[in-house]
Amino acid sequence: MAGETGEGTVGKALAVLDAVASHGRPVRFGELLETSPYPKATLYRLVQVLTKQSMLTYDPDRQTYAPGLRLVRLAHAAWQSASLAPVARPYLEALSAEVGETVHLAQLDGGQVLYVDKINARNPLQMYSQAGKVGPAYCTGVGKAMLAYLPEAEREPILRQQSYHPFTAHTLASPEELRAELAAIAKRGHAYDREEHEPGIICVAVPIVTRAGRVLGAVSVTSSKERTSIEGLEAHLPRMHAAVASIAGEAQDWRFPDAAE
Amino acid sequence: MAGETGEGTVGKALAVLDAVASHGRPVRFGELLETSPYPKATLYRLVQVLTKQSMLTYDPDRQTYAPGLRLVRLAHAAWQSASLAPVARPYLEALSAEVGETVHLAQLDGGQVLYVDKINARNPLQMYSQAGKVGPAYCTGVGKAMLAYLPEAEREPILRQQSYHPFTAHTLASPEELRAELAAIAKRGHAYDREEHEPGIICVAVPIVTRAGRVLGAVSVTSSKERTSIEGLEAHLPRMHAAVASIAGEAQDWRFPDAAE
DNA sequence: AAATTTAGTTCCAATATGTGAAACTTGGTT
DNA sequence: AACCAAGTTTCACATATTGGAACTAAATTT
Repeated sequence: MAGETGEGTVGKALAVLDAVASHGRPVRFGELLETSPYPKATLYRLVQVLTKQSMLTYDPDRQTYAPGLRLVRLAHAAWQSASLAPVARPYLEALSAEVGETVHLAQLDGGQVLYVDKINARNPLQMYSQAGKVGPAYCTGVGKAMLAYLPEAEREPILRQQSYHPFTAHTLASPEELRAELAAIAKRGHAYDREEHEPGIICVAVPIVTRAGRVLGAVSVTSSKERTSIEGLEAHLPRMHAAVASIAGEAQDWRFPDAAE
Repeated sequence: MAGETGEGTVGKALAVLDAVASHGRPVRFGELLETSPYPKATLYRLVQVLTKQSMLTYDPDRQTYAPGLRLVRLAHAAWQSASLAPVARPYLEALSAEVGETVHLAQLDGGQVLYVDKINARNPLQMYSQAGKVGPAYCTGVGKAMLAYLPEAEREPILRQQSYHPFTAHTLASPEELRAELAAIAKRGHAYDREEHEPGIICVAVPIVTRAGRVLGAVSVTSSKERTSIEGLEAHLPRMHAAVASIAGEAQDWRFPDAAE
């Protein structure tokens, strides 16, 4: 009694959904049970409900569960009305066409970078990012660009929750290093990714900030060491700033949900 | 007792989520309330919970709710593991490059067509479809292609639940007309859309069917009346059949969740 | 082929959770 | 200052959710 109430049935159901999604492949009931804090019968019913709601699909042959197509439908709506993507698309397409490189649009979501759109270069490179995918904030161009412009009260908790996993030899390894870098970015107006997340992949990123100073997201132009250099990418900065200004301007009207948290 | 139990709390919460999503723009609490079958207090709490779970985001200035970014994250997982898209991508990209037109990949979801992927033609037309978007089954090429190959027991209920809204002068207007058309499609092996959904937009579609005869989805090549004709699109059929065969073959291994229902 | 283990499903009493009419609070209007 | 509408909280009541344990089906061993 002393304790808090739980997270409610809905919370539990969503936690299960996350668990299924996080496996990234069809999972068996037993596998879920191992990780789950809920007893067998409870988990079982939650999975049943989600399946009946087609938030999960069940493969009777393999006896496995996977995220359901209803999510794809819902996400389309989310993407349309909660992400910058629909507003930003035309500007990003123009940008990508002009500079001939891959362009990313990202937003912060729970301390991580969520890629909400991606326009491929004419001849695309193989890389990690994909629309809908999440990535680390501390070692990507878009992530650092957003963090640099966040008010301290929001930034600090995020800095602390980063993993600082050293993906490459160039990855920043601590909050201290990152803080220094962010200060430089804030002064400069743009962030670099010098192979900090993926070997060979470099980018320049600028944040999307409203007139009132709120960070909505970030845009990056990404390429490879082979194809160009940081200096080469810097040449695109004027175009990027123009695109970002247009996006911020338009988003201002459409108005924008608080990043909540 | 005779009656069923309700749909459970989770079901209600998801219904609310759908309601928000279906508006396609940020909505106020009051707007939701008008459509909602639930009393004010109940709806209020459901919305609260969903917001706390970041399935919805709340804009305190405007006092509006919109689908949250958590959905985008979840949907990515769904798209990856429950849709044909990841398997089909390379084949569809090749197909689109070869024929120089826009290619769609769709699956059936609750009697509707769900577009799970789209590869744009070299010079993209603007039109009414995008990954995650749903469309009617009775008047799209992909929809009819899938329906034609569905076992009767699954097909009939779907035929009955279609709206038969006459989008254009060419739209089929009744289950009877549609049944006749489906029979022709099944004989022929492919479906047409002769401006049945959008004026000026035409396509040819073929279903993706496993060796065991299960319908997994459909692929279409879409263009406009201006640019080509149905006859022009038919020239692409051999390539489409090849692509579809490859996709079905690969999906067979990856194994595939039952379309559920 | 029978016995044993493991994985998945159902039951049911106890109770935590969710319900909704009505009262209240807030902010904007006449 | 009084009013109105939109949003929020309360509280007695109902019900959906819980989870231990019993059950069944399928895979594995003897």
